[in-house]
Amino acid sequence: MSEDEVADGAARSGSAETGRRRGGARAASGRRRSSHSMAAVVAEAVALLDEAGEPGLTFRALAARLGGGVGSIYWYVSSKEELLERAADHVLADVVAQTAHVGATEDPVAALRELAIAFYAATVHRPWLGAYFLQDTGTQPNGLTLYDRMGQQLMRLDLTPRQRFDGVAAVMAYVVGVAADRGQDPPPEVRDGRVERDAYVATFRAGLLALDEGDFPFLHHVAEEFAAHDDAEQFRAGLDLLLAGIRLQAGLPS
Amino acid sequence: MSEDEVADGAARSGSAETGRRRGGARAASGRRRSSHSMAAVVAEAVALLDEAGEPGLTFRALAARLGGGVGSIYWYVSSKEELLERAADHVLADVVAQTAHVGATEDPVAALRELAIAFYAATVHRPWLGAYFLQDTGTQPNGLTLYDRMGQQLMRLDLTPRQRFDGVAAVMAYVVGVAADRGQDPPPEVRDGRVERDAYVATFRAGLLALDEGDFPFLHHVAEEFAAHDDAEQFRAGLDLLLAGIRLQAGLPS
DNA sequence: TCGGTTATCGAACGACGTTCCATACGCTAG
DNA sequence: CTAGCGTATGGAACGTCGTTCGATAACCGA
Repeated sequence: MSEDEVADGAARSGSAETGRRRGGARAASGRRRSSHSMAAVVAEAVALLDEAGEPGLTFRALAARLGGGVGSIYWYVSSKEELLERAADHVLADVVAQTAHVGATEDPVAALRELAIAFYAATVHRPWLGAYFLQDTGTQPNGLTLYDRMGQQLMRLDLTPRQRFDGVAAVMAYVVGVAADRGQDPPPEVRDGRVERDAYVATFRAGLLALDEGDFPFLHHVAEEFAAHDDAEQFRAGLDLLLAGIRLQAGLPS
Repeated sequence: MSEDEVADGAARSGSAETGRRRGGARAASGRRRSSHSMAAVVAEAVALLDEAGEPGLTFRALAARLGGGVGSIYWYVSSKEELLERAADHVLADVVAQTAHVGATEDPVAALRELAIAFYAATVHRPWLGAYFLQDTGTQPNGLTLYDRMGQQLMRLDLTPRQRFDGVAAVMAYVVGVAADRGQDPPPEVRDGRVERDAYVATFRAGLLALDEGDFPFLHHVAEEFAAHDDAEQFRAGLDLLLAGIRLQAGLPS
């Protein structure tokens, strides 16, 4: 849901960025060639990534979806790396747009929490996003915007610049790390069928308990939690630990 | 250093896992074919990954390094995914071995800190490790061991099982996230030449300051820290925020 | 010595990212 | 209307990758 195309501007490297017509339903008469656009290319790339993960994004598959040839895509992006960059920035633009309101009146830490949760929500069904960020952070415009937004909250707290820098970096790293962990969790078959979900967690719990308790006392200890936990809830729990540390550092109560 | 083969057992899919001779310097006379071993395959795979990253690990390159053919590797591993799994587990075995002593007498939180730092140290020069963990955590033996070790420390604190579970998950996610962020940071040319390091950070700082201060007030605010920060130090700063949150939750002082 | 298990080798296949060039489209000048 | 040019498209072709396969060498107990 929410597939719109916010902020396609923010022009990057000088080459393309034109191709901006697309003409809606101009598909009449004797058109022999199809017509693309940067927006369409990026949108379809995101759709492909969402459906089949990073290995699912293929120039040939993307070309087929756009109804054209492979070479055409290279008019808009110069490599697969840039395609991934634009796709990541595209969904980040949504996060930036949806969090435009935070930070004005609230508690700065609560605002930071809200930003982190919005970022997490964007990555939760997109393992490829987390995977991408761990190798190329902060170079794209909307990534920088999000980073800065978080930092602005910490500027309202009584901290040194260094503490603010470390705090934002920690929150970002945590979100990316969580986004990474989950995603491939349901092996392959639980993705669609809903009924097998319970069977899967039961199997997983059993596998945990099958380990030698002497070797893995903790895993036995938390086997029940492991089987029953909610990912989003656990994300928030860890985030609150981090934020509690920041509150403490800033001399705030509770 | 430390190339031993800890926990090579834990037999996975039923096929290989033998091939355990290697015979040292039996290279004499009329040997027409070379002889490999699981340990050699995994060790060379790690070396290849360390030298050229994940794209550098190629069945053909690995075969050339082992002095054999491509097909031979498939006798030991059934896919590249399994090869990565074994490589990751191999370096994790070192972490497990080097942290065997922690946890007995110290403060549990300090012990957890030590475990996290050891894990971080193993990933700091291996971007591929962080990248791997974000898509497949906790399924390999040494990964589970490390996870359990961390949990054992929290079992010594006054927390609910759920809080312990969330705490370990948070620390793991944070480490993976940090390991992810850094790694590709020095673009391509700073990896070898030492002199250009200062020039690179200066350029980076300049790029930060070139942004509009109205749009990115925080990035301007921390531009100096950005240019001068030490990765390991920043990792510890964020980790301490997280641990402070855990301490607070457990009712511990400071 | 011999048969069967264990292990190695490299050709071959299909899919991928990328390059290249021919060609069609949309516009403006004449 | 048309000639021409820059913009954009299409798909064949190249080299590399992961993976499969069958031939074959090495090893080993009888």
